Amino acid sequence: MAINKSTAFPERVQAIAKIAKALGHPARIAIIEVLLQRQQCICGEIVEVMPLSQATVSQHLKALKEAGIISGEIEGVKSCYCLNYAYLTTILPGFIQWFHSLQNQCCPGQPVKKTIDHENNACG
Amino acid sequence: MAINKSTAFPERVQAIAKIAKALGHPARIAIIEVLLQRQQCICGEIVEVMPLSQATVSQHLKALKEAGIISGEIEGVKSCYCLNYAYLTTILPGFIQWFHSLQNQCCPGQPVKKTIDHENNACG
DNA sequence: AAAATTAATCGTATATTTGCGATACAAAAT
DNA sequence: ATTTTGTATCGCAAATATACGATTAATTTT
Repeated sequence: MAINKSTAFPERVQAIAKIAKALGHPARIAIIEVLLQRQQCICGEIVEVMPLSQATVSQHLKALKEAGIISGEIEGVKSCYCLNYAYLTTILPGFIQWFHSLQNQCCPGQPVKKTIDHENNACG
Repeated sequence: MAINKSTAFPERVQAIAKIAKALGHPARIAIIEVLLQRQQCICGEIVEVMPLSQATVSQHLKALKEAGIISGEIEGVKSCYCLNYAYLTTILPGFIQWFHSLQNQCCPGQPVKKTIDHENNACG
């Protein structure tokens, strides 16, 4: 990659992609679900239920934190994480709305000949 | 990376992460938005409005296609793409619901001492 | 004071993603 | 039949992401 072209897109588009990217790994989805269930959780508890090493989990936590999705506080030797509700409430509505707009239309009838290689076709 | 641990997570979690990952780049969000506006679109038209080369756009189209989000048909020399409505309607409701569950709770009051390095804190 | 606990970070290996020019291939136009 | 057009794919380079063991630093516990 000569140079990163991500910033060549509108901020709004970048913002959506950024959230999606942060959620683009099963470990991070799993971490979020643990926090949903338990409200808050110390790092070690998350590591326990995860098929990954402490170092790797810590990395995923950092990624979620940098995306603003979770927040963490140090409590003595331990670190307590939780969902960053304040931030989530500001971005989720727009994010969800974008998905609703996806649900509400696509390809009516159109002329078709061959199908392109891969799977998943059938327009309309 | 010694080995890929993604498959060590539940299918449901993997499914969410897979969709998110496919949406995790501004170019792919932009492509989807073009298809939303125009209903269908030949590859060349997409390339025109994108700050990327034809080869790169083609790659992103392939990624979206493999994720099932769009579908493409060859029409003569051209390739016509559109949103894969059939697939989207099967996965989006669950995906959207997952986000709603995120919106509806997080960290009540909790004891807190120091804040961890990065930005984005403030629990509760 | 020493040992144990917890979690962030470093260093490293490997895999994947991103980006592009060049090429290949099919269909359309000449 | 040849040239042009449109796009998928190849090959490559560079950047990022994933994963982990080892280390570090801070705090408790002993």
